[in-house]
Amino acid sequence: MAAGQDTCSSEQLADGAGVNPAQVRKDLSFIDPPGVRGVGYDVAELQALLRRELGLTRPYRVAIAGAGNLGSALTMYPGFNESGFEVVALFDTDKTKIGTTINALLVEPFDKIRGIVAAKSVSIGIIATPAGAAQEVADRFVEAGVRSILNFAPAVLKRSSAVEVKRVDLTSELQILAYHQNQ
Amino acid sequence: MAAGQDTCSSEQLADGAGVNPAQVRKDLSFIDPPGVRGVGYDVAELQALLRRELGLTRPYRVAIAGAGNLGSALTMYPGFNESGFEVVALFDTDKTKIGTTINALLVEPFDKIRGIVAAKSVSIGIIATPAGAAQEVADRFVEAGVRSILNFAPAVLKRSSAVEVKRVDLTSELQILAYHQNQ
DNA sequence: TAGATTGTTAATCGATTAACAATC
DNA sequence: TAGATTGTTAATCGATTAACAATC
Repeated sequence: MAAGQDTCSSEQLADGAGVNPAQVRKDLSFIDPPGVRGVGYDVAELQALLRRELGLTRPYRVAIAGAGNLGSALTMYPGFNESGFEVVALFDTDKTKIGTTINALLVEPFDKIRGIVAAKSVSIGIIATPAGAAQEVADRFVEAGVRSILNFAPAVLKRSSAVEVKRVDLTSELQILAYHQNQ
Repeated sequence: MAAGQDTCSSEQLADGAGVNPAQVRKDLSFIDPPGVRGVGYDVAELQALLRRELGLTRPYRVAIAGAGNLGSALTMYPGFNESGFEVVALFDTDKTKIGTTINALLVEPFDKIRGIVAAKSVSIGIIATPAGAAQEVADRFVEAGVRSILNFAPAVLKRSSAVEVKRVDLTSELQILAYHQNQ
């Protein structure tokens, strides 16, 4: 789609996404898309519809456990706020970190997870702790009522049916790249 | 597979991975697996074979651009070394960071990327810079001869056929979790 | 109208799984 | 031998894509 263009064909969308145009039309057909034959899709309408369908029209509150380098990086990550994810709490065990602020956010101890998650209606917990602390943090997040957990720690968490856990495995990413170097 | 067990059935492997046992056997059949009918797979042999097949028996040298919180976290990430990925270079533009060390690694300026990547046989570059610097770093990595790039910056990079680029999109991870909260 | 592009069907393709002979 | 489990085939399932009537 050229800049300034307010309509976009399935072929243009497909080019951008690196997929087949028929795929785009088929997928969009599930959500009653704003397509017009001979013309294409209204970009603004399509974007709004997709945001609605994907549940991205309301903000989600996020808590981060682990105020080390990774936790700090995530706390300050500008992309989250831009996409409607508000980091509203930050936890650590380190007494020298508790009470300090990172990106204007106060670092709180783990035993406040329960209270703060409930009070601030946090629905997503991010684990950015060392592997050894991951399960404890996950348990606290679960009992506090988060709906989803994003786990950066290199640890496999016990599955809880109450919560969806997604792992970001940085080593796997490198392994996949390494594998392709040999193909 | 119980601890201490040195053999493992496709059913046990499937349980661990959350897939179908037939899937495990089918997939393994592509690599002449060390399976014995009525017994199962020798775990040590299977692990060694998979490591060989996946090209994970030799170390890969990694350079990280961006010595902020994310770059620091990645530099110190213990999982990389444990899996045979050696972080051997760290770059930044910030003059107050250049010359300092993080995890015993000297922070170097961007214009040394070319020389150091070549000298240290780096094959994987990690971009942990703000979005604005990502393309420049990617170009330098490519001209320096890296084979693969892992991009953490919220930026879409120009595709270069010489290099495989993989993006870790932290916002997407949260969006996927958010979507499932509504299903 | 002629040209363009959607929405949808039907065909194709590939991935998953059930089933079972082979065999330890 | 009897029981277990692989390796592989054939069947199933679902996802992708080509094709085209509908229609702007």
